[in-house]
Amino acid sequence: MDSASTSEQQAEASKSDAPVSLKDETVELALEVCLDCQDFPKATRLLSPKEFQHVFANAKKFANRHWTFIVRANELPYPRLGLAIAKKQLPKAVWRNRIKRLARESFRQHKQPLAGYDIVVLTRRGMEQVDNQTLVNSFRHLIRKIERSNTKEAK
RNA sequence: UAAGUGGGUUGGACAAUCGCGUGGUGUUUUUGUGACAGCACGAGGAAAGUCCGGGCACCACAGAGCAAGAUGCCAGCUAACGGCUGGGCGGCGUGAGCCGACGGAAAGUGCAGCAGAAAGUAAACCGCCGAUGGAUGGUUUUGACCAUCACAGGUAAGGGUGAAAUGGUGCGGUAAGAGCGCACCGCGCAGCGGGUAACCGUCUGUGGCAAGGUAAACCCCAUCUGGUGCAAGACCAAAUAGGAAAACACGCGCCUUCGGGCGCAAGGUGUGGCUCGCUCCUUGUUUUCGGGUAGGUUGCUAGAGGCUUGUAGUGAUGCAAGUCGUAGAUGAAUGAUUGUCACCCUGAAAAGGGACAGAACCCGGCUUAUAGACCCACUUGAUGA
RNA sequence: GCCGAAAUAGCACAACUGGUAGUGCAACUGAUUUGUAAUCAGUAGGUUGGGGGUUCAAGUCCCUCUUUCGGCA
Repeated sequence: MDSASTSEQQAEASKSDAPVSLKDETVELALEVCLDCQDFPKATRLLSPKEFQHVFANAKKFANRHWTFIVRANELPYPRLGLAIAKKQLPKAVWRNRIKRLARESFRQHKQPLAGYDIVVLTRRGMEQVDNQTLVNSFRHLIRKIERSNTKEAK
């Protein structure tokens, strides 16, 4: 119950902040994104090519043995996820679906540390041979990396 | 019981927590493509490859000709098919069964390396022969006979090479030979019988036997195919550029009741091979305000649907009745974690592992991938009664 | 999703109308040189992407699978 109330407070706070900080006219979506509630609404996704290009234009790269993240601060109180999974690297549709679902699941469970960032997830060749648990662990590892860099950027 | 053949079914179940998409319900909100609550539903037998066939949409409700392509024993099924079912023929297998682009070479053109005498219409060459004719010699009863030559000729048996060489075997026959004659086998044609037909025959007659291969070479014959594809198409509509629609007049000729009508010429547009045909249009004035990119909405899922029973049929399938039944995303949902149970595999145990694979307008097929599990029918062998 | 193109030696490419798979570079051996390069002479290297079919004979014709590349918003 406590967490819910705090989240509401945060949401209200973001509501008040949002119109000032927002410069993109495209982002007029709902701003009551609950960071603690582990849900995954449409507002937290990158949807249009414009948004993707915006991330790619001025981005920081965080790489791992399995994943590659492209990160950019989005001036929003919540994170947004974009998936760029190449057919060249994962030719089978089943493989691509599994990687996408894993990425969404991991993102959904760790939204709070990522708040204020747009993240585009890229893949590596040969990912289909790695099991789910190690992929999730390496995803978390990258999230911690981003958290540390977050403090640096704040300064 | 072992090996096998054909066909079919299935492609783990349940629960908890956290999530996602769509639909409709309620509450909230100025509105909503928002939020919240709870409900329902949410990948496959191949969803795959995109190899065929349709539906649907637009372009003439789809036209003509040429080109191009596809199919190809017969009959049926079907919306249609290159699919399926049944039958015929040929091949493989002891068998259950399996495989087959399986029309035409007597319309024409072309092709066949090397080897071989010769590779296509019938001959030449090497051979064989010396009956008949001829030359020479001998014998002679002066009728002729014998020998030699290989000149005219007669042959196509033999040439062992090739993937392929102009019916096969045997006997007769002959100078040597030859379907030259005969017997059997094979083949063609006609009749008869069976079959809807393809085709078949212990049938009858007839022909001495013609017509080599290749059409997944060109080609001929028969049948079929218009093009583009949901990124089709329809609607709303920021931006940007200036035009768009309607009415009237309008190039040349003819007619005219002076309103107009008909024909001709040139160019463009759409039908994505070409020609024709068809559609809309060409330049000026007036009036009206539309047109359309980004983006969005729609098309978007109930359909040649599944299952059961009955019935017609050998069968594919048809008909009738009953019953079941909401996937519709669009940077793209259908998931993650945990637990219990069941089956199988590895392992002494602990434990570990569980096939191929993900809808994108929708159907019917084909092809390809697939851990296993189960069911039915049949064949062959062994053993026992 | 839809539509198309290609695959030949280590690499880049040929091979006509089915009839012995070649060319250049690279590799190896020898000669030349004190030695190397260059040059000259020679050699080897191919399941023609896999499988099946037609044919006497398939890189070529037909079917199917695999891989790679491209176009359409």
